[in-house]
Parts: sequence; C-alpha cells; structure tokens
Amino acid sequence: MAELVYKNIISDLKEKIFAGKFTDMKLPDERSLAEQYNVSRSSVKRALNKMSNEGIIFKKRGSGTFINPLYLKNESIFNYEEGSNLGISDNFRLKGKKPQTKILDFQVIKPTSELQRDLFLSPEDFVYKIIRLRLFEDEPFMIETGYIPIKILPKLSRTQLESSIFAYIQSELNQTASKSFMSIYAEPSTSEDQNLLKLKENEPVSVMEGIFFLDNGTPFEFSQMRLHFKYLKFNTFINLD
Amino acid sequence: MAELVYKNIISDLKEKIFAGKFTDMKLPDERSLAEQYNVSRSSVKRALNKMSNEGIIFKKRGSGTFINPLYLKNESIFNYEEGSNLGISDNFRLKGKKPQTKILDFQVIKPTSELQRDLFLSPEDFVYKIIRLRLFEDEPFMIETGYIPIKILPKLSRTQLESSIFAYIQSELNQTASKSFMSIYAEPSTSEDQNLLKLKENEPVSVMEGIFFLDNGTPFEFSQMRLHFKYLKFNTFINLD
DNA sequence: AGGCATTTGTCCGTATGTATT
DNA sequence: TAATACATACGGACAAATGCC
Repeated sequence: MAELVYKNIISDLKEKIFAGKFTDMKLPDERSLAEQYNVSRSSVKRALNKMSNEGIIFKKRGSGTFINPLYLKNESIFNYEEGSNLGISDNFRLKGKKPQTKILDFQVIKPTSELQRDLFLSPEDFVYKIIRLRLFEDEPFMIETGYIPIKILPKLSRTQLESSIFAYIQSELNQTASKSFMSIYAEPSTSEDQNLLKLKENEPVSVMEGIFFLDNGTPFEFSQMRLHFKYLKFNTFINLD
Repeated sequence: MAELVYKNIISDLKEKIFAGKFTDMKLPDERSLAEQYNVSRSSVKRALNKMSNEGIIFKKRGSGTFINPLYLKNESIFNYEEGSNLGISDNFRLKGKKPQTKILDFQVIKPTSELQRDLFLSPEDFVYKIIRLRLFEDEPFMIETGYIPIKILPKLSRTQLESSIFAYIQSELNQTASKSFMSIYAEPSTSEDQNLLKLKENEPVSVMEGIFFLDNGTPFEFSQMRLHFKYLKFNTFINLD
C-alpha cells in the first residue's frame, strides 16, 4: 500500500474491478465503502470522483456507481491515458524497443515575439533551439523542435540532449514537467519530413505542439513534435461539466 | 449568479482574472477567498481544484495560487477546451457559418463483433448505420459514420439525422451525451475522402473515433469522423499526477 | 399517484500535515 | 525559526434524483 488514503482506494478498486469482483457492474455505495476501508465518506468520494473523471466509472445520483464496460474490456487504453503522451519525447517506450536520439541542430537564438509571449520572456532573453530526430531501433518516428529559455537551464549541454531533458530538469531543478498545453493536428508531410521519417509523398505527419510547464507554473519549453502518422494515436476521455 | 457555490466562484474568478484584477498574477489565499465569498474554505478549494485541472491556474503549496499567463494571453483556446470537440458533429459552429448535413447512407445492420463489444450489445441486437457529410456553407469538412443501437432510439427517422441526434436524444430520452472516449489520429486520404472533402492526393484526413456515453454510462454511439485536415485542431491541457 | 428508502451531490467547519518563504 | 499557504482527511447536515412498493 502507498501513503495517501484516496489513492489507496483508487488502486484497490481498480484491481477489484478488473479482477471482476463486481459482477453486477455496480460498486458498493459510498457509505459502505467508507466503512469497508475504514475511512470517511469524503475520501471515498474523492477517489470515486477521480475515477469518474478518468472514465473508469459512472456515477448516478439516487442510483449508484457503475463500471464502464469499456474499462473491463480494454483496460490498456485507459492506462494509456493522456499522461503517456506528455513526456512523449522522453518517455516514449514501446515494449522491448530501444529509443535513440540524433541531434540535428542545437543553437542559441533570439526568440520570435510569439515565443517570447508563450514562454513569458523579456526582450533580452535568449532560448536554445533544439532539433532532434527520435528513433526506435533505427526506425525514425519523430522530429522534435524544442525551445527552452537559457535562463532556466543555463548549463544545458549537447550530451544531455541525447538522453532525457526531463530527467535533467528533475535532477537540476528538482522540478517535474507534469503539465502541458497541447494542440494536435495533421498536415501533409514536407519533403524534409519525408526524408527524415521515411514517408511516402501522400503520407502525412501528425503534429503535437505546445507548452510544457514546471510544477510551479513556469512555462519551460515550447515544443513541436512532427510524428510519422502511424506513431500517434491520442486517446482521451472527454467529460463535459 | 447561478445556483452552485463553487461554480459561482469559478466564473467570478475567471472574470476577474481575465479582467486583469490580479496584477501580480497571484490569487488571494484560500482563507481570504472563503471570507470574501462568504463560503467555506472547502468550497474555495473545490473551485480552485477544478480551475487547476483546466490549466487556468497553478497551485503551489506554501506559496500560493498563480494564474497561467497563457490564459490571460489566449483565453479563447481554453474555452475551446476538450469539450467543444465532443459534440463535434452536432455542435460545430464557426462564427457566422451555417452548418449543413447531407445523408449519404442510412440503414439497419447487424453489428460486427467488435461493435457488439464496444456498444455492449447482445447477439440479437441491431444497429443503425448512418453516414453523413457535414458542410459549412457548401464547404464539406467531415464524413461521419455512426452506429447506434436501435433499442436505444427505436423511432429514429431520416429527418432527425438532418439536424442534431444529440438534441433528439435530449428530448426523447431526457439524457445528454456528455462523455466520450475518443482516439485521434491521422491517415492518408482515400480517394473517397478526396472526392467528398475536396482534398488533394497528398492531403490527409484527421480521424476522431470513439464511443459516446449517456449520463448513466450507457454506450450510445460508436462514431468515426474523418475530417479535412484543416478542420481539426484538438486542444487539451494535460495534467499528470 | 404517492410515499419512502436508497444513493449521490453540495456545502460546511475543523484538525492536522507539509512545503515554501 | 516562525509565519504562510496549500494538502489531506474527518464527519455531519441537508438537498436532489432514483427506484421500488
């Protein structure tokens, strides 16, 4: 068991749900759960609310809490949640495949005014421009162009680029980049895309671009990722309210 | 003011943030807010948590609550949140442009086993198959293929397809389809795509496909939407935890 | 149709823990 | 070290929706 009450409840419930312990697709009511786990109802509610936001369960006032059948049949895509796409550039892992990185460009430039705006920079700030090609076992799948203010990582060097910038941030700043604002769209591939990603002329790239934030809200990197179209499938549970 | 306390707080804070009332990019602390609004601190926390999940603010323990500069500079993309993509097929509205619908196909079929699984059907259930072309002022932008169990909407007729199925559900079942599980990816366009969406051979489609749920969790429709690549830009705030 | 038990939603107030400054 | 500010958790009260009898 971990440390936090509501997280314990979540992982325990997930386990039980997937193990098929609730054959009627219905969870016990909140008060019973509170009693079972020997916690307050608020903590149960907190756990259930989070699971509801993730799409694992549906709650219906006056009726009860029900399991999303999709979660039972296809647990994997839920674990694949939004999250796995965040550190896409650094954390991408396909079972058993080894990630590689080829640095295409690395320099310090003056940011455009748009970049200044997005990264919240003053006119005298400079940024690194980093272009990297990402591969899995010699199979290229992504061209990543990133812009990072030098004032955030003054000592960034070429060697760090070959492994994980996120890990470097973790160790250097003791911060994680756990939030981002992303736009996702598709485009016809340019001839450069075609060369680097081994695409045919009619094959597109999927583009994921946006801003990564540190925990404290500082915009830390603007990144554009151009992916071989076969390598991006973005799964998301949408919940209006 | 509306009815719910925490929602009132959210809309009031959004207003004030965007009006630039917090010049230091920092919100008052939770206790002050509770006092100002004359509510409990829990309600303030609830409001702030929601805003934090939406990416509008960042909270930092021991320090305070801070405004995401991006929200100030570009409020629009935040309002464009995930939500606006949900009822994409029915709710799509571009300023001043009139949506049209052309029905390409409408029949009742036996669902594939995959569809049976996704829509939680028993072997004897049938589904409508509905293919529609969506346009804005004679400009086609989307081919939508939808599958709906007939047992959910036994009286669905061709005329309803020309307007909004979601509105029909609202009136008929008194339910809204406010949740969905979606996958987003890109593909080279087929010749049919090219004909219907007026695409060049090298131009792709963006595909958004997945399952819509009713409020009570019933899977209600499987839908595949093939969009002219210029018409899909999916914005999302990603928040790991 | 009406009433009642069940179940989740909303909100309050309090106590204690933990990270930041 | 002390003050500040958010995080976690408890428990209770009442409201609102559902479903069954």
